[in-house]
Amino acid sequence: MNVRVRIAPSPTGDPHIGTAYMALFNYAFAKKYNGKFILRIENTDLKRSSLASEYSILEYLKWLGLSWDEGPDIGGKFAPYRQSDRLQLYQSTALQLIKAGHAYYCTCSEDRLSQLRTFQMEQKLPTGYDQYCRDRQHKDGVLRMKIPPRNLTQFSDLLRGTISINNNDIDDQIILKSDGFPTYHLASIVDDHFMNISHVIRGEEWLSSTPKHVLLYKFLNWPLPAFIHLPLLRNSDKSKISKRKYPVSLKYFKMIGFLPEALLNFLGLISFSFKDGREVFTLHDFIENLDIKRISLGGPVFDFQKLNWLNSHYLKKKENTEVVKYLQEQLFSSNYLSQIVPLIKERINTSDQFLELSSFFFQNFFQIPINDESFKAINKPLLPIYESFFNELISLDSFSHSSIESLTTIFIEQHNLNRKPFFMTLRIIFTGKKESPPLFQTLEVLGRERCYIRLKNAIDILKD
RNA sequence: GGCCUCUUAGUCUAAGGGUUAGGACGAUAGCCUCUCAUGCUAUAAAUACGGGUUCGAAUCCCGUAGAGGUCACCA
Repeated sequence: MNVRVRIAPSPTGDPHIGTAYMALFNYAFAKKYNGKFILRIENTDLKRSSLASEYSILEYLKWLGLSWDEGPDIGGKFAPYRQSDRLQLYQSTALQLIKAGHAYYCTCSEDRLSQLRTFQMEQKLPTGYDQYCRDRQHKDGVLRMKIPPRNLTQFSDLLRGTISINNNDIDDQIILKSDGFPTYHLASIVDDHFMNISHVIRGEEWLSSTPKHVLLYKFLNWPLPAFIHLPLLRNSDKSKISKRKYPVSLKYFKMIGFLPEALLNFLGLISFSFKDGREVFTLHDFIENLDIKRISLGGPVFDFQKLNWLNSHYLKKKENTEVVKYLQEQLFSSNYLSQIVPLIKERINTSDQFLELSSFFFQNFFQIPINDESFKAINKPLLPIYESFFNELISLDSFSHSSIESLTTIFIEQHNLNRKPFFMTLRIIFTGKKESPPLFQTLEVLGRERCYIRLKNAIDILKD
């Protein structure tokens, strides 16, 4: 069999640890069976997608060493690999569905739909579209799939066996939006079909919409790929891993100093086990030993302690010169140092004093003096105000000292805050100290990612 | 709430019906050592519950409970 697998990240934010996890299994599966690993960008949500996000997803997958055989940057036989460049394909497929009577236009307003949903929730009825437009022969609007009533839809998940669901429990899902863009359901099956995808290996979150996809394949008379739904990475409370509870950005993992080989080893270890019980392995070992049947189905909690242990293991094994290089890249890059130096050189007499004044630039997990008044200023009633400031700060378009300053100034006026103590509180959070170089320039040099880590720590402490 | 999926120590997992239920992280203790870390050794710690099937069940079946996912003009 000609194995072709893909990951299909949506470029709507930072590169996600879950994407790396899915990428690893897809990549290894492809390599194991001499197949192809394809990267496809699912940017059918115009509002949320960005090219910057796409670039950083590619960058961080490369950092991990998971390279693809076909993708938006390198092209391939089935190009293009960006969904926004494939609109005609979705539209012609949609037309085909309409002609065959498997889809219909719907003109229901958002108002009507949300009222319907509210009503259904209140009455504890199953939520879903009431098929109001199903037989009204509209010629425009959004396009919905017409689910055949009363049948049973079945498919096989390679890990879970046969899954069957009553069609009455499947919603008449929208497949073409009013802007002419497809939703995920249409776009992914069209692409998977035309890109000859043999195995769809994706997260368990998709399991419950797979019947819709299966139905679409049937409507179009297309052969079904094999489905493999991997268990989801979890927060320590077992919910799906999320940035509210855990750092999930690959940027974070790299910045903290996790090594790609440790991260891959960890992601491979969690939810999968070698037959011989090995827990430390290379990507190459993983490919060789991958056996889809040995994946556990319980959702694994992301265990930082184990990841730390693995990382220390790989660090110890490195040659000293490699560790020197690692530290230079992680901490003492000339790029970073040259940003720090102008802030510190004014304040020191000799090099000897450098580290004392600049240590916070290099440590993400310094001790915050929690008993200091300036930190205590963030009390319970004020916490939401600080949090909204932090959110605005982190999502700033340009993370420059001038835009940070103007944001802060506006914020202080809006909330009628005292300028000086507010600055001191921020200083404590970001540097752990009451003396530092000018705040806004310091934040700019630290950069968005380091600031985010510090904020998260501070908030965690405050919420304890 | 409907539907779907899942369930072995705190966490990740092993055990093709027959094991004193194994390993790893973490925890605790000891050894090594100028300290700390590493390393080594040891200890505690689990089959969600209830029924069946069977000579025999973590493993197969049913029920219950719990957890998760999903129910958008997001993916």
